[in-house]
Amino acid sequence: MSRDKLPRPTDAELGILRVLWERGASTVREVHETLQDGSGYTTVLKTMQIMTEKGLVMRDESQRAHVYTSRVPRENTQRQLVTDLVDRVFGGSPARLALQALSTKKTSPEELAELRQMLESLEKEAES
Amino acid sequence: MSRDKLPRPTDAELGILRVLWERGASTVREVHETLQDGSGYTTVLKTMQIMTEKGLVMRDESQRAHVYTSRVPRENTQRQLVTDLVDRVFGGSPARLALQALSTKKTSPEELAELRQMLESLEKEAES
DNA sequence: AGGTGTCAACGAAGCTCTTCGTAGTTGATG
DNA sequence: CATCAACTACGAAGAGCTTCGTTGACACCT
Repeated sequence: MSRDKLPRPTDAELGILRVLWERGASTVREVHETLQDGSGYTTVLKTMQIMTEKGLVMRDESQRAHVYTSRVPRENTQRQLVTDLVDRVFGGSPARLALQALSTKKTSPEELAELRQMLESLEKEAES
Repeated sequence: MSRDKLPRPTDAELGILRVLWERGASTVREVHETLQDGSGYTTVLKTMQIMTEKGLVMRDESQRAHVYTSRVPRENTQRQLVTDLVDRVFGGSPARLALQALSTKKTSPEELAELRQMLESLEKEAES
């Protein structure tokens, strides 16, 4: 029920979602100021209105300046985009994507530790 | 020179590129038959014509049925899409993406071994 | 020569995304 | 109350993507 498959967010929508994830509930003005791309105020407004229709964000209209909140958790969207990419260009193999990702840039020691932990738990799982 | 930044391939374009990567040089008919989506022949043709204009593919017109070849190596496109995703939704951290990817599905022992190797070489690098 | 099947080319239509101008509303201020 | 600033709502335009119908070229077969 109500587990409607949301379509992939567009680029502009992702930019706005990122702001909402970062700042939490925000007005259009706040989002617009945070995004330092060249887009105009009404452009951001319009996009956020459309996102409301799509169900990507929620709007609280009790204040004069409506307050928007993301309805899609960051993690979910990340997962959605990752599995999408895995299916479309990595032949369904998440590990291939992971290898590609790691080969691009540098990774902090903390992240390396996390990766090692992840890897070891996967290895343990594979033994059964 | 000539390192023109190609735009991100669209979904339909990616589908076609996948076929060309897999099969190598192919005619429109072959691509169309391989793609088992519902799209019509002329649709595929048109898209491949546009891809030619964009420089995504090359066309050999010496035969009646033109033969198309990808001009963008699979690896490059994968790298492009991965760094794009990392920047747009993982705050520039490839490791975050890798973790997300690995947490989604299962990974074969061979891939686990590759990952371990990758990880160890990264760890070694980090010590300097 | 006529008919048939395969092919590229073209153009148009429909759709989505993005952009922004304009208008109307509301609240605060002098 | 008139004005000004901040805000939403609306509509339309422009671009890119996807789709496909139609046309014309060409080759092969009878």
